[in-house]
Amino acid sequence: MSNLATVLDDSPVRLAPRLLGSLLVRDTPHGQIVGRIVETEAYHQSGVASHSYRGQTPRNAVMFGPAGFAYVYFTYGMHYCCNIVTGTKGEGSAVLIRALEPLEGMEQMAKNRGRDDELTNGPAKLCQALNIDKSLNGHDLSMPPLTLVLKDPPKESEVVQSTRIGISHEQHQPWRFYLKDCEFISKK
DNA sequence: GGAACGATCTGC
DNA sequence: CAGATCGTTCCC
Repeated sequence: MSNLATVLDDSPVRLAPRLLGSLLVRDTPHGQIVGRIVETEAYHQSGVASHSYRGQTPRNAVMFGPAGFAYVYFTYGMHYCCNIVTGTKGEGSAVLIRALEPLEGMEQMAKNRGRDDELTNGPAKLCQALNIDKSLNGHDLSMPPLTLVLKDPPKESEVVQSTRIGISHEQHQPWRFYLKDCEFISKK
């Protein structure tokens, strides 16, 4: 098991805050795009809001695989969202990446987004900016062209724990996390 | 076979 | 606040 998979073999609620500050690196033919994870949301199998709640299907199969892979899904007929699979094989849990702070490749991101503001402050926006689509579903995040670079966990005082956003179930559950005073988090 | 809906975003 | 837009799931 890679170092990445070892760290991610844990509960999504513990990992969601721990992953804040880590980097998402996207390699493209035109150069590298880098973003810092600033907002996450935990999804575990026993939560009714999770895609894995009703068991394994072709769509959510990656969630039930080993940790350290990307679960990318298509929604609303036009958007992609990217998760980091967590936990052990057979478990069905993941951490949704909800927002990034753009660090490198902003020109690329703006081109992919078709605008030069609000590049990565939302789960579907960041996928568009990093050109993440279903072809990366099941991709091993320890290697290009999409890499998760773990950083040290943020201090507890830097993390805000909050309730869910944009979901019809479990709106009260405090499983959303973001970096305090960060201007790049998603909007309500 | 068909209907309902969604871990969203945008522009009015 | 409604529309876009289609894959997935669930029910008949």
